[in-house]
Amino acid sequence: MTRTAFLREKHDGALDDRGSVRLWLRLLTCTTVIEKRLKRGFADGYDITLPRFDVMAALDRHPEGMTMGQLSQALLVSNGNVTGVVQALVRDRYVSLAPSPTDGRSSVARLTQLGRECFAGLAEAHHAWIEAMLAGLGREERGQLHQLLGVLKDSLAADGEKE
Amino acid sequence: MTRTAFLREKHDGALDDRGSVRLWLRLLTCTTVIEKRLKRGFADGYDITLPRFDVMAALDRHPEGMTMGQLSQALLVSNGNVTGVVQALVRDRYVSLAPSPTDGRSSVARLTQLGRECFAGLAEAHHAWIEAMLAGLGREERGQLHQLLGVLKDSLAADGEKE
DNA sequence: ATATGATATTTCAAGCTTGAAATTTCAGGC
DNA sequence: GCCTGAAATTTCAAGCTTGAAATATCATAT
Repeated sequence: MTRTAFLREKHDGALDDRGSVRLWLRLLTCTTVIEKRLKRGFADGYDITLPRFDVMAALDRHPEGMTMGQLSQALLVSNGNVTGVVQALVRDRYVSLAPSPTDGRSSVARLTQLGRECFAGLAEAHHAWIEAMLAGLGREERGQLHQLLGVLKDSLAADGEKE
Repeated sequence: MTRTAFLREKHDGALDDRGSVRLWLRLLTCTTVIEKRLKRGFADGYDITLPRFDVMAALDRHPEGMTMGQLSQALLVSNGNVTGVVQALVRDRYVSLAPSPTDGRSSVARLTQLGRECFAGLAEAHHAWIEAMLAGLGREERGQLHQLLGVLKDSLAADGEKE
C-alpha cells in the first residue's frame, strides 16, 4: 500500500475561501513544518536550539564580532531577546563577550574556537536537512518560488511604509 | 524623496550562497514579518493574541464544538499548548467547555455568543490586513505562489515519510 | 468483573519572544 | 566641566511552545 503522503494544513477545510487568507495559511504551514523539523533535528542530534544556531550563524559570518544591537537587527528579534540567547551561548563557551573598545555602552560578541568548530557541523546538518525537505522542487520551481517570495517581500515592505 | 521601501532579510548577505538555504531564509522572513504584523494588529486593536485568534477561528468553523485533541490537530500545536490557550479564552468568556457526552476523557470547547460576536470583527480585520500585505501581488502571482507552496508542501510530506 | 493496553488530557519545567521600564554611556551645546 | 537628549543594553512580567510525566478514562479480552 503505497499511499501518497500529505500534510494537514492549518485550518484545513476553512469555509471562508478567501484566497489571500488561504495563501497565507499555506505559507504559514510550510514555514512552521520546516521550522519544527529543524528544531527537532538540532535538539535531538546536537542539543542546541534554533535561536542559538541563528546567533552562531550570524557570528560565523562576522568574525570581527557583532554588538547586541547588530545581532538584534540581523536576526529580526528584540534586543532583550538577544541578551538571553547570547548569555546561554556564553555559558556554554560557544561565544565570548568583550566590551567594545570604541563605545562603552556596547559589548561585542564573537564565536570562540569551540563555537566555530561546533558551528561547522551544525551548518552542514542544517543545509542537508533543508536540501532534503526541498528535494521535491526542481531547479526551475525553486527559482520561481524564490522570485515570487521576493515580490511578496517587496509587497510587505510597501505595506509597512504606509503608517 | 521617494525612496523605495525594502525589507532586511534574516541573515542578509550570507556568504554561503547555497540556494536552498537562501530560499528557506526568504520564506522564513516573509512568514515572520506577516506574523508579527498580525500579532501587533491584534494586540493593539483588539487586545487578543494570535494563538487565541487561531483557536477561535477553528471553533468558529465547528459550531458543534471541538475536543482539545481536535484543536491540537487542527492548529498543529501540542496538546498541552491548547489547554493553556483555551483556558485563557474560557476565563475571558469567549469559549465554553463542556464534558463530552460520549467520552469521559474529553471535553468539548465551543464559542460562546460573546465569542462569536467578537470573532466576526477579528476575522474581518485579519482578512483586511492580509489583503493589504499581499496587495503587491497580482492575481496571477498569487496563484503561482499558492501552487508552488503546494509543491513544497508535498515535498515536505514526502520527506516526512522517510523516517 | 477485571486486567491491560490505548487514548485524551493536564501539569510542569525549560526556553523563546516581546515591549516597556530602568540603566548606563555617549555626544554636543553651553 | 556640566546638562540634556539620544542610543545601547539589561531587566522583567506576561504569554506562547514543547515534550515528558502523570492522571483519568475507555475498550476489550479473558
